[in-house]
Amino acid sequence: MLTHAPKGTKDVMPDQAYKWQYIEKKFAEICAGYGFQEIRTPVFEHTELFQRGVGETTDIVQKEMYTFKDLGNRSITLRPEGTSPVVRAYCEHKVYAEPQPTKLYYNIPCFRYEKPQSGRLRAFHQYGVETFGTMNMMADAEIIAIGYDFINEMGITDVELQINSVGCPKCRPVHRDALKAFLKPKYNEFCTTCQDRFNTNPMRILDCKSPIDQELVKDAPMMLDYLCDECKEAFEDLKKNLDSLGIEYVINPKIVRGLDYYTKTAFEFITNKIGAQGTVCGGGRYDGLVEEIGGPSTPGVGWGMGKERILMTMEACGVEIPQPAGIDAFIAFIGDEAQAAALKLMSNLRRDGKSVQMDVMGRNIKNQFKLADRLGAKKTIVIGDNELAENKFAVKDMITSEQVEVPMEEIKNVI
RNA sequence: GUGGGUAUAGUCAAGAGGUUAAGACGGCGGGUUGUGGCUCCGCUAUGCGUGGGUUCGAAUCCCACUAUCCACCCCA
Repeated sequence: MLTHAPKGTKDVMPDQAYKWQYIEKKFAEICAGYGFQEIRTPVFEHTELFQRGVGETTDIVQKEMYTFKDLGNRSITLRPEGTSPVVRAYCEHKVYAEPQPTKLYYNIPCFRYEKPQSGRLRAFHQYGVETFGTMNMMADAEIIAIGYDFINEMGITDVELQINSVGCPKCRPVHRDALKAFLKPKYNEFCTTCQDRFNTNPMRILDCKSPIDQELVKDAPMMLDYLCDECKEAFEDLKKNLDSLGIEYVINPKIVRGLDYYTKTAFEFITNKIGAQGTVCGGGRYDGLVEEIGGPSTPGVGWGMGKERILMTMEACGVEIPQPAGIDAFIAFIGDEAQAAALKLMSNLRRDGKSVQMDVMGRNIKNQFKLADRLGAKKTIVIGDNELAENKFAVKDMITSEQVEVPMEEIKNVI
């Protein structure tokens, strides 16, 4: 137990960490190009933030939160998602008083108490972007575009962008009533999970994997047919903007978002290469959320993207992430006097910004070379009695195997 | 929460009741005393997830537990 990470968590070891560094760097670069600025919020928040933000009825709030009382008897929750905390910070720091829109990105760990499976962890990591302050569908298109560009930049080729509109508080209830009226006569024919869904989230029934249920809902009323004029126009604008950007998409009228705060635009980037949890990036518009959290009525749009899932998809696509380069030089030494000289040389070279290593295991010269090879050393410097006596170093080029003697004071010119 | 699969060295992996648990990779060392990547040799699990049970005898059969993987649900 002591030597096991908790269920649903994973260590990112050095042989993987360089991949994380790679995508993190790329993501930050793309965000900079798009004018999104980084925001960092705490790992935990007041529980109520998520109850209000994500929604009391959602699975996340009802059964997946890491919630505990702190020593001051406050109810604290490890963040299960990134948007609510950003909205909280946006309100707290009165960012709405600054020129809009506000464009933010983040790179965070999130926590949800779920049963782990492929592409799903209890402690996972996600990128997110959010744009506040504009109803213009250019913002939605830009949000989608930044995800699209990042996914492409990562070399991922088989992801499909699906878009939908989930309507707004004006038109969604109309559709919901129509849908329930349509489904009610068939209630007993649905699978048991769909019977539950009938009460909690009837739109999900449209997406049920059971072929029987699929048949039952074939002619069900679709949200897209019930959009009010404003939502309909917004959806048309979104499609137009995506077309202008040359972003391919398919309309999937069954896309539902699991968090209560979404309005109008909903979208997912989906792959089938990493198992059942194929949503690599998902998001949408949330025009009521800022107000719900206690700020002034302010529209917003954004997405979250699972870093583990991105990495898995890259792997599945055979993307090769450049490995860290080898070291500039390895210093091999023979004897105590040489050790002192080697130590000093290594220190000097390191201060010059070179990556240099030497053996600390007492290996003989042969195995020091072996180590140098494994470390990917470009050059190996040899120091022994001969070199000490003649005031020079032997320097071997590990690629060409050529060895030359270099006066000690000139060593910096060849490394 | 429900269902299914799997658990043998650092890693991959043979083994399917019977003397000292294959092999490969990796690691460490060596091939005459100061030179790697190739090759050759040696070493590297008193123990087969944990706890019970069956048996003269179990890594191999049975039970429980735990871990892990996958799927449902849901989501990133």
